[in-house]
Amino acid sequence: MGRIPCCEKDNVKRGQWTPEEDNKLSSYIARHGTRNWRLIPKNAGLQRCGKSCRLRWTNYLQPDLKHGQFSDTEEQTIVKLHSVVGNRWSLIAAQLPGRTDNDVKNHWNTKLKKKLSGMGIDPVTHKPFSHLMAEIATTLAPPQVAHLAEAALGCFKDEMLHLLTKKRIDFQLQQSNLVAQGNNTTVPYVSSKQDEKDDPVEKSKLNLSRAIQEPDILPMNNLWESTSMRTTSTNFEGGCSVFPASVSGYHQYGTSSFANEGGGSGSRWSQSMCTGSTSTAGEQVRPHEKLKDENGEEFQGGKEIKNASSIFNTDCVLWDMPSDDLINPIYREAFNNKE
DNA sequence: AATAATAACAACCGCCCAACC
DNA sequence: GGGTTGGGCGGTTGTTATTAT
Repeated sequence: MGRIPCCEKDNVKRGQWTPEEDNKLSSYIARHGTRNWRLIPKNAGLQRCGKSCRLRWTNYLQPDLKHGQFSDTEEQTIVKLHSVVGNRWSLIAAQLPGRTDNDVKNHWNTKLKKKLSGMGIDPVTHKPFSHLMAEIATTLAPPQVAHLAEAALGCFKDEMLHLLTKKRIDFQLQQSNLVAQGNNTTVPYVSSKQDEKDDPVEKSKLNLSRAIQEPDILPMNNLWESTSMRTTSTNFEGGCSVFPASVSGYHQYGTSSFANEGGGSGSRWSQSMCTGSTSTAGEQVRPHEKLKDENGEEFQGGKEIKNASSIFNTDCVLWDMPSDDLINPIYREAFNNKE
């Protein structure tokens, strides 16, 4: 037996709210407060589900809500906090006065995620793609790297394809030089078949396998420049969509390949983000993991934290650290050169 | 000018959990 | 202790506006 539905679905209006409905709800709440959402629509004369009324109130009608564009500061805050707490939108929204979790979530999904992808930064781990690739490559034997390259293509092939095809001529030059020098230590994923070499996907596989072995040849030194170029390409337009919903979820952090195991080659910023600056030495906190409060009590999700600022105000917490020490140069440059 | 594609925003859905009985 | 309920949460879908072709 499932639970009783919160309202009669048949007698309930759905879809966009009209100004008249907004008025009814606002004036009722102004007089009676928000004690019982199940009764509110009935008493306010609305043919709406109580839950729908609550959402409308909390996301739109509530006084002191900010509507409209997010400022640069707000965007940076979201990015910073997301790298620490993951998709806990209510937690992030609690640090942005006037913004709701829905606002933050929508802004992340529609703009920020793409912005980071365009900068060559994985929006899930907040690490540059090249670092991810390098880390992956260092933990695996060459045959596994080849398989992983193929798997990785399924996740962000559009991004990589574009990065790599831009460098294809360089790859080919390098490759021919290597061959000329008799260097045969690279390229585990090489197809000898001509028709495969002509296939764009096969090309990208080949290039990716090379990039993994030589991450420096990826154009990461001038990310924003390359991003600016890519924003006009059709490949990039679909950039974010290459992350399926299952990948953008927290569980992706749990895969050893994408987790930051000990810092490695990441920047200071990305290290502090990915390891969680609330952690003690040798201890890492990933966004999806349970956090601890000042008393060492574990919590998970926003519900347990009525005042989310407690997380961000503790001693060595990211939130109180000088931003210059934290901001990844890539982010800083990007935000300073807004489109 | 018409149509398609994309972005941005609003709303809904289902799950979860604490509070209550 | 177990069942029910209200409310919060994140994910997803639907709608509208804007831009590109």
